[in-house]
Amino acid sequence: MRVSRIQAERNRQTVIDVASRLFREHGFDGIGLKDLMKGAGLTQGAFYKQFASKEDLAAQASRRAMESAADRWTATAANPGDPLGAVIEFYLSMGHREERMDGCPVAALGSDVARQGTEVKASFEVGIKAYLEVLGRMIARTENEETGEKAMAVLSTMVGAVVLSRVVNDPDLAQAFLDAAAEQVRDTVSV
Amino acid sequence: MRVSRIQAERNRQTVIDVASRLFREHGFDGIGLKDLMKGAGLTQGAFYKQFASKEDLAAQASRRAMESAADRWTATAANPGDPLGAVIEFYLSMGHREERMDGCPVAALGSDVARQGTEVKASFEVGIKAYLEVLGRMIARTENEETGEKAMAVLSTMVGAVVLSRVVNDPDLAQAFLDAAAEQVRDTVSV
DNA sequence: ATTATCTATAGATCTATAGATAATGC
DNA sequence: ATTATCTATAGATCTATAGATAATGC
Repeated sequence: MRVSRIQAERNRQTVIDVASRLFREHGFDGIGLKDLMKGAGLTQGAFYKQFASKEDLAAQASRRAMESAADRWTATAANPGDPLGAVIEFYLSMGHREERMDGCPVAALGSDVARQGTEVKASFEVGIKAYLEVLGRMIARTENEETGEKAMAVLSTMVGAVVLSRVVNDPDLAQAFLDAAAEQVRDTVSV
Repeated sequence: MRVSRIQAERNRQTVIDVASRLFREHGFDGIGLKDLMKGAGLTQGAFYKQFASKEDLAAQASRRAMESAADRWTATAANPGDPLGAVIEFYLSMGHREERMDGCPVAALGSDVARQGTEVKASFEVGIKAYLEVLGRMIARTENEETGEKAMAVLSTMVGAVVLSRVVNDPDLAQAFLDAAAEQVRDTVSV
């Protein structure tokens, strides 16, 4: 039953990857250790050799989720022609609205994170700062003053629009939130 | 043990009121029927004579929460001198960041609502439209074109800023999100 | 007679731990 | 000998239901 250290570490990474997706899909309270471990092909009993508690996994999965999301922002913003347009296209889209599991962790878990402990929040904080840097670089090209503030306003608009688009049933209203946010973001960055 | 119909209806309303606050504080999955009923001075056994299921209560509590939040927006926007300033002052404040239980249900539960059923979403949808009407009236005074889109962008910015302010540990960063959003909202409404 | 609420409980699930097992690593 | 994972289980909690109780409403 025992596996090699290398395999054990691989397993641990798989659990974190799986949790980073399943927490986004079901919320921190919406999925149990049994199903999280099952998603990694293991049983519940193996959990506590690798993590101190569910909260510990939540913090690590949050860090992993935000890293991968920030990487996606960086890669998308590397679009030579229109970095902002590329970010807007994937973030403020109906596709993103419908893909909670692989989408932005802030939009998928923001309200839940507010109720979590310091570790989980710290994981998100790091990722949010990475988002802000990507946005800051795009804004700095057009203007230099108040870049940080504009980046924060833009991020607020984008996160809020995706959350609102997911809260309402009406797909047209959801699309309207995303479109209105895109317009606002473009205005803010270009002015 | 039995109470009058009038008292039973009062009890039912109390349960909905209590749930509208406790769900905001702990999330839909973060509090059980026992504690919800206890908050209304009743025991768990009385629950199913008044509600079909926990989900049913979630939908009714969501409706109640959004009604009371929309009423607060309307009352605040009745400020004769500076309606927008008054709304910004209470919504984009550190006080609001710290009072999840009595604050905006969208900021407190937005990510959770995305995982709930149609009924809960419908409750939120009604309230969100009420928010948009209040914002629309304030925007319409200064400009007439694209009022609906601007209202949606403004609401996205405000919701996103409060969510982000709660996600991060650093109070200064939280404050910066709120301030940046306030600036952006003022710009959008006045331009 | 009806019924709102109570106590009690069923059956499922949750986090966390204990001890067995079997393969690794020395 | 150590240990990663397994099965099994403790103890708590969850939603929902059943039956008892006592007050209402006819």
